[in-house]
Amino acid sequence: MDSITIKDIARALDLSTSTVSRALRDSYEISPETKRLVLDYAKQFNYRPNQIARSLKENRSRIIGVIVPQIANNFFSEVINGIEAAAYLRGYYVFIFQSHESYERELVTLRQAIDRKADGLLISLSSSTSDVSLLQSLQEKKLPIVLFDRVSAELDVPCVTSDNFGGAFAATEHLIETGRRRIAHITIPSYISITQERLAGYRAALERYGLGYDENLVRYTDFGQTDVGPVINDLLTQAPDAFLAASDRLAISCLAALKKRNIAIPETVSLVGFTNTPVADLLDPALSAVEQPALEIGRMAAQQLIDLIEMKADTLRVGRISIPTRLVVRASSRLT
Amino acid sequence: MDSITIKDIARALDLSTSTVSRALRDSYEISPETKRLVLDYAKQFNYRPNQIARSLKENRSRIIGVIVPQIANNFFSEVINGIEAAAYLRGYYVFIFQSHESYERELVTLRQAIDRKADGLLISLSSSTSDVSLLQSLQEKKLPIVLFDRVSAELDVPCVTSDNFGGAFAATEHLIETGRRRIAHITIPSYISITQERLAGYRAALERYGLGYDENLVRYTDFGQTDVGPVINDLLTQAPDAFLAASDRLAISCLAALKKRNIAIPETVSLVGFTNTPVADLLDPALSAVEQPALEIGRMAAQQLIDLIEMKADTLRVGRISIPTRLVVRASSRLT
DNA sequence: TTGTATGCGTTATCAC
DNA sequence: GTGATAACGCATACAA
Repeated sequence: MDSITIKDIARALDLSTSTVSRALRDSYEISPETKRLVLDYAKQFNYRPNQIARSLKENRSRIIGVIVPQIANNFFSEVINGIEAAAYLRGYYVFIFQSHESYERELVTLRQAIDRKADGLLISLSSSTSDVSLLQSLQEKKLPIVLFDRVSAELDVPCVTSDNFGGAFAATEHLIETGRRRIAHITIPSYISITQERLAGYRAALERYGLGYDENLVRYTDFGQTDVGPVINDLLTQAPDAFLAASDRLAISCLAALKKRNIAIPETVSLVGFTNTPVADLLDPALSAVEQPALEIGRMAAQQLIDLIEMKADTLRVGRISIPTRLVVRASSRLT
Repeated sequence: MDSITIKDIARALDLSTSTVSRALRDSYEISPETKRLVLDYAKQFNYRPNQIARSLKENRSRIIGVIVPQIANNFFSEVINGIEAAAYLRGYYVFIFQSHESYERELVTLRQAIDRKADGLLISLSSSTSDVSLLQSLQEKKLPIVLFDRVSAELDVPCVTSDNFGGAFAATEHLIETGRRRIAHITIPSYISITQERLAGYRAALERYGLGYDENLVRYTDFGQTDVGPVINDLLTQAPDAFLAASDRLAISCLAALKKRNIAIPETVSLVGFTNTPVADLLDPALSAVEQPALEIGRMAAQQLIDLIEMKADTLRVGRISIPTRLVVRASSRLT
């Protein structure tokens, strides 16, 4: 796979490499004739600049490193689409890495991104990440970083997330307004940001409507956990009249558990999930959803990052950007 | 984001860059003391080799370019996981690109991969790709390429696919054996390889059992098409007693259409889809599936490609590797 | 308007 | 064992 280089063009046209280089970049100091000559030759022999050499020379790669826990997850793949779209518009390419929810993989992956000289990093933290000191040191070294979705308060970088609090609040409020009183919350690992924000929204809504917060109605699960059936069964012993599930997988598992027990939705128990699965509404027409603005999160995060990269304004402190979720009520859950 | 370089180490330790380079690569010609000195310093100041410089020098990037139509598709994201796993084991990294089912995007993306000096390419063709001449010329230039899933007969490169013929045959056979006679086939664009292979399997099974092939029972759809409802309705006018759907989306749409019309599955109509959606079985316990070995396809394809890259044996002609699918019958579709 | 020289970080080929 | 030097492909400061 050897391609033609500037040197080849220079030799063929009996010019110097610098002239060719300038002609190719359409520099004003090159005569029109020479430009034409070079450009024609380049096109004819399909010259393509070696981006590796360019990166080395210019000390920038025009690559954004994206680290997500999993690609095989509709939310993240949509976020990536958003990132890609925004990056494409501004001449950047996206290098995708997966941490597989493992802190070690996240580190390996982070180092790769740095070794490959990514111009900036877009990160959604793995669920097993508690130590962000490497990220902190990177940030101190002025590597542009933007966190999205799963963020960390210990890092002083721009963050783009769904309005998790608002989404959980709205969902809970909806359940309360339609007559529910014992709203269970089944959620993901307790130490990641989105869990806490959603829990806070859930709790705030309960308190707002004078319903006490009952920790017996809240259960945490692991991402790795394959079977959440037992946890749901355990919750069911608390006789809830509604579920707020913090992920696609949990919502769907709830659905399965309720069906298995012939518990009617929404007649007996209401179900709202934080779900972005495209077929969710087909699963059961009564599965309501807090839909996350995945594309928008990706777009915003990429824009933030590229702004950071290009301005190099380390003063630019945008802080947290929170994008509204959308509550899609698929069937009235009003108690009759 | 400036990291320490070999030069920095050399200066600090009053050595030459070549000595440092050799010490870092643990060359036998460097004295143990010097090695220790260099290695200690490197570790202390967290030296990391610049992969861009390395790539330029060695004319290889240890990067595999992967081009898929869409990431937000369970099949492809699983394939990517398989690729990543295999690549990781052999010291390669994966650069993921999406063609978004567009030929133009595929070209842009292809050029990016080349410009970034990917050591080899793993490609699943976009559905709008009919012209493979660029790929042909790349292949002639000895760029290692392996196709997977959506392949092309015009390209003389190794291919890794599901056994689409076998999968469709087995599914159709199952339907026939359980008493179905009018088996409709709703499928994806006609000109991509998997469509033709699946159609051939479907047809072969019909003929094997003495059922004629009726083209009125076959319908093609586009990937871009948002609403396939009309096509399904059209098929329903042919009074089929079974559906073989060629994708997740089509299977799910069939399901929705049947439910809407209160057509019982499998009592009235049987449904088998080429589906890998994790929640498919929850959608309807009667939705049977031809499951594709996504992980395995990814692994095999990556291994093939890395073999190609490393042996540089352009004689190595493995041809087509076809990995069995799995027919998962979720409810007996026997006619009573 | 064009050419010469230098450097990005690394490795390889020579010397010594 | 170690060091000087060149080279990968490109871009630019400086000459001419």
